[in-house]
Amino acid sequence: MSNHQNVPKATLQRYPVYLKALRKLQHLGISRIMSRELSEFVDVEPTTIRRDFSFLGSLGKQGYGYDVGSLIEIFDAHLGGSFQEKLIIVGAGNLGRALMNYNRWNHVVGEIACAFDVSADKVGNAYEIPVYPMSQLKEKLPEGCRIAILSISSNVQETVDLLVEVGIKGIVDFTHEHIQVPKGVTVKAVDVVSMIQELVFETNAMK
Amino acid sequence: MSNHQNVPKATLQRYPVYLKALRKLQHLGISRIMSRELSEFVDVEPTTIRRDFSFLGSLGKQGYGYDVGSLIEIFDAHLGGSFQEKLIIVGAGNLGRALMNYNRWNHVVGEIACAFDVSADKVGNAYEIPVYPMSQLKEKLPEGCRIAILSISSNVQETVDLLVEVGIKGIVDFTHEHIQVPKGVTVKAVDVVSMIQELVFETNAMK
DNA sequence: AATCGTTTGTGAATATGTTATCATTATGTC
DNA sequence: GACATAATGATAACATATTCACAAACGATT
Repeated sequence: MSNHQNVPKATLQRYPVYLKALRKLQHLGISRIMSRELSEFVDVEPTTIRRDFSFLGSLGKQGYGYDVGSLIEIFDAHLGGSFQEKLIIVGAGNLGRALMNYNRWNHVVGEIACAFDVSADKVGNAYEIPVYPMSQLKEKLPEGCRIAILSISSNVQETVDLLVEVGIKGIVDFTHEHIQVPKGVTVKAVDVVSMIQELVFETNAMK
Repeated sequence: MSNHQNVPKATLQRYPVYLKALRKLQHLGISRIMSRELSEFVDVEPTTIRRDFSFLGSLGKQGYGYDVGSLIEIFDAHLGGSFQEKLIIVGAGNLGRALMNYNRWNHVVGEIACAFDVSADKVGNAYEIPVYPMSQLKEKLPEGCRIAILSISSNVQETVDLLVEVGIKGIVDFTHEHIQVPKGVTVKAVDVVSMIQELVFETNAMK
């Protein structure tokens, strides 16, 4: 149990999907579920679901299924619901502010501690989150902060290097550019354009 | 060439990454590249790159490498750069408006034709893009529109069903909820929280 | 024009990820 | 309390994806 090292990438990508689906089920008043039922819900084969779950321990009971509540707790624990991550937003433009306004963060995956921006007129407070000038990154970076959300549109690589320098280990990348990081730092690109490109390709294939 | 049907999923997910990297290279004035060089740039093995490329034809020259400009053209063509996709945004709240303000759309992957929202006060124009009431979805949907960007926060599944009904084939999903679609419709979830959850999991594994 | 060095593109080998099968073990019933 | 039922979890078969290894092809050089 909890040897995260060897959880397949593909499995890892499904964990948040399971968690969301389980939340929906709980909301619907369902407290017990079998892999076969869950399968139709998330469109993943029952066997795959069971294998995915098994990496985190023996979560189910034979002849019974899984307890929705327990599953949510376990996934929450592993995916950061319980340990309060301190997140920072880098770039307080349109998108950055939209993200700050998402008041869904607390108790889901941590909280946005503060934001940074180069232009002086963005500095101050936005949606109750302090916005500091980029130059104060080192001083204002919250203790133990590992994850940054990147919502800038210029000087991208430069800023990334800066973030790496102060110890950021994971970047959620909203820029449209290609960025490079050293080993040990993970980038998750959130690019609408890329998503649409994939959709276009697939949709064409079907036609 | 161009039998999209059998391009592996994993490969497809890398295409937008290559395209972005190639654009960066072109910007840096590099007009010729070898798979080995590109490899360090995108952190994908040279052989994998060559195989990925080969699905689209024989794009390179032995003993020489690839021409950056030609590659960009080819990827553009396959990923929707040339055929003008008509996109719609469903939900004109904070996030929807941030997306509309991204004036990067034109000639990258198509254009945002219009947006829809349930609340009357959002209807009108935002950043030069018309916003129609949700009730007029059927009438105002652009001819041939296949892809919708979903940036709503309530009545999610209901809205998805509606979109499927009018013929949408691909959804870029910004909601935090779990949604279900029939076969033939593809959903790409863009969920910051999920991304962070994956990062937390991986970052913990490394520690 | 022939040779050399280099890099692509692909068939074969390996590794990774998914699905089928089944023994095991729990629940619920008589 | 023993038995039938049913769903998990693990092992084995399969499928997909990555990497190796090398022949074919191009540019550069003599």
